[in-house]
Amino acid sequence: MSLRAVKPPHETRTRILDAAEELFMQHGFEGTSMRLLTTRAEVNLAAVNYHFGSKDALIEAVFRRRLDPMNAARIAALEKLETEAPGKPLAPETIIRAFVGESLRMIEDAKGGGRNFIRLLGRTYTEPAKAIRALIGQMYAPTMERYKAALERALPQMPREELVWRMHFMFGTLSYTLAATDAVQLIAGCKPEDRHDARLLEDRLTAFLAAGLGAPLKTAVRKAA
Amino acid sequence: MSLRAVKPPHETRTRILDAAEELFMQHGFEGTSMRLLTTRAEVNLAAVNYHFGSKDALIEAVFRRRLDPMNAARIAALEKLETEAPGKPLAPETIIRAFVGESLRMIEDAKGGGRNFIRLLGRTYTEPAKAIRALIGQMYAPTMERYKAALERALPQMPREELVWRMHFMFGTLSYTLAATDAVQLIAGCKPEDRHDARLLEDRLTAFLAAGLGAPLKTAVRKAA
DNA sequence: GTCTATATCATGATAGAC
DNA sequence: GTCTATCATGATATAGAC
Repeated sequence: MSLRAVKPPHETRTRILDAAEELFMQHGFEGTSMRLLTTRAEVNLAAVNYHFGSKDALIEAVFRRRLDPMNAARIAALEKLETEAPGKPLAPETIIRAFVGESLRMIEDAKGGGRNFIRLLGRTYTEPAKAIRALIGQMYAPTMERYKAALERALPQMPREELVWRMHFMFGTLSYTLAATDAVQLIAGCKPEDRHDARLLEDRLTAFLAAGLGAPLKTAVRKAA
Repeated sequence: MSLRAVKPPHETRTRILDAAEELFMQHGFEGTSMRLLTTRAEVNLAAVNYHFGSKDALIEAVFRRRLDPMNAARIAALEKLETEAPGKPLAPETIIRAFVGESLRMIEDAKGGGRNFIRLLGRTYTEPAKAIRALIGQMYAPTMERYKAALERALPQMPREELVWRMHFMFGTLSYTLAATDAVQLIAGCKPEDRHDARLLEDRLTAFLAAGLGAPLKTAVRKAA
């Protein structure tokens, strides 16, 4: 056992990742300079290039650190539900809650930086840079396929195309809500302690999304004139 | 009548605004340099500073050009509906359709640049720069107040706090959908001609949002432990 | 692994001729 | 109003001492 257990092996890496998470969320990628970032992390300016190679590689590392475990947890949550009720299709609301819950539990992790990451993630879904969009899409693909299959089993009567659109809407609601959890006070006054209560938000979001997903289908399909 | 009607009076201004709309949407504000912008607009590098004063002032002008008329149209649409049915509260779905419709009609305006602006707007809602967020929020405030009042009349039994959250969710769904209308193909294949059919999208969005807004209220209000 | 110093380049903005 | 030339600044990245 090493005698110098005081200093963690990758402390510098971690400090950089934490600072990047916070600053990217606040100022965006292009808006965050390496000077500001390394100053905030209290590491040397050259440390980012030494540990990650480039700014772009740092961005990727920031997402991988949180997104890979989060998506694994999402898939595990879904598989646990399906194992508990073998054969039977799950209720749509149950599926939605499993997906939403993993994001929202991270919001409660203010100290560990989880909240910073969740807000960063929310705003990155609409990021224009193609490389970043492609990166995120790739990390999400297996999870999305898995949940799509579950929803198809839960709603066999819904046209596949309509389901895809509604999943798109649901994803948008979630990511916007995550990105702008503090912006809600712009719309109206709202008790701050409620804003950060992830359980309440989970209930509200799940109810909204489940109702939207189950909206009545028009019997007459409109055709272009 | 002037003899030189060939060259519009503010052609340079317009060319700059159009190029800015497109490039800001593609690369963000910080990611768009004045050099790229003026090259794309085929104007001189110094023209932006001459006509707008600074890059920040240009950003503001880009939003004002479209947002002021769009919000005026939204308020006019709501007032028209209320005039047609005096005294009676409007159906929630009718109110939603009025709000959503004004955005989506702009999507069909591909040639005039309306689509570029709508996608820019969608991605700007999650923009981290505070100055831009404040600018947009300020331009939107009167419209939001107006629609909130209409929804309160339409849904008198809904707790005000719940309504605020659901409006937040609806706004998020709309803005994400506008920002990522091409990203839907990442989730699943989708006929391109449908993607740009604003009428179909308006129907789909309105049905989803109206159902979410009208989601059943939990009888037992959860209290924090 | 960490640091200082610096190379190299792109940025927003402006001065001043036309 | 438009152009060229340029300034001052800040960016990422790296070389090389420690």
